[in-house]
Amino acid sequence: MPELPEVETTVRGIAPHVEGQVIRQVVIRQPQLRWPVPVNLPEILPNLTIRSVSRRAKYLLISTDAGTIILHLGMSGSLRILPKEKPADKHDHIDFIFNNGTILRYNDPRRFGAVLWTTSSPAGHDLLKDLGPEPLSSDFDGMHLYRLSRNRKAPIKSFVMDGHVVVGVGNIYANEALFMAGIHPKRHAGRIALARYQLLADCIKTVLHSAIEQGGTTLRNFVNEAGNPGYFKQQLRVYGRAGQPCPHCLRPLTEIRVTNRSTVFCVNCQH
DNA sequence: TTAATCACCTGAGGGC
DNA sequence: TGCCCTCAGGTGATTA
Repeated sequence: MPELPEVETTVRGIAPHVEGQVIRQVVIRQPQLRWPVPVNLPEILPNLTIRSVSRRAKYLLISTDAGTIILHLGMSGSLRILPKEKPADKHDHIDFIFNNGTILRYNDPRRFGAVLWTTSSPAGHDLLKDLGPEPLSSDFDGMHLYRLSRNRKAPIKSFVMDGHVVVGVGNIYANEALFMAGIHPKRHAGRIALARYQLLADCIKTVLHSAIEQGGTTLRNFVNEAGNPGYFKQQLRVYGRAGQPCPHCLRPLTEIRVTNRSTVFCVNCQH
C-alpha cells in the first residue's frame, strides 16, 4: 500500500528511465480507476517528451511541454519499467510506450489509483491546491502542527493523517511516528503542547526518511519500479505487531480503531 | 467548520 | 479442497 516513501521510491526509480523520452503510444486496457482515465490520452500523449517526474504528496507528476500526467497509486498501484514489450498481466491497466521501446506500465489490482491529465499548473489542480506542506520540507515543523491543531478535538492520529495538515502521512507511518514520539493516538490534537508537536514533527521526518532509505514498506503488494519489494517492514516497530512486546517496555502492544483505521500502540509508553 | 462515515475494489486469510 | 465472509486501506464525497 503505497505511502509517501513508496511514491518517492517510485519517482526516483522511474525518472532516469523516462525523463527525456518521447511517448510513442499509450495503451489503456482498463479505464475504470478511481476516476475514469481520460479516453483521449492515446491521442494527446504521442510525440510528447517527458520533461520531469516529480511528486506532490502521494501524486506522481509526469510533466510534458503540453501538460502533466497526474498519477496516484491508490492502495495497490505500482509502476514498473519494462525494457521491451511483454504480455500484460492481470491488472496491468495502462502502458506508456516510448520511442526507445521502454514501457512504463501501471498495475493496480484494487483500482483505487488514478491517472489524470491537466494542461494547467498541477499545483492549481483541484486535487492538489489545498494540500498541506510536504513533511520533509522546511515548511513542516512542530509549530505548524501546533498552530493548526488549536481547538481541534480530532484524535492526533487522524489529525496528522489529514492531507490539509501535512501530506503523505498514512496509517503505517502515523502509527510509527506516534509511537516514536510517545503520544497516545487518541489524544485530542488541540490538547498537545508545542514541545510535543516539535518532537512529533521530528519523528515523522525520521520515520519517512528511514523508509525512503529502505525503499518503502513491503505490505501485501507494494513493489518498486523494478518489481522489487521495499524493506522497511522489517523496521516497523508497532504497525502489524499487536500483542507482541513493546520495543521499549516489553508490555504487549494494543490494537484499537481510530476513525476506522487499525491503530497499534503501547498503553504504557504513549500518553 | 469539524468530525465521522461511506464508497470504491480485490486479494489475503480465516473459518467451516 | 472449496466456498463464504471479513478485513485491509487512501482519499474524495457525503452526512451529522
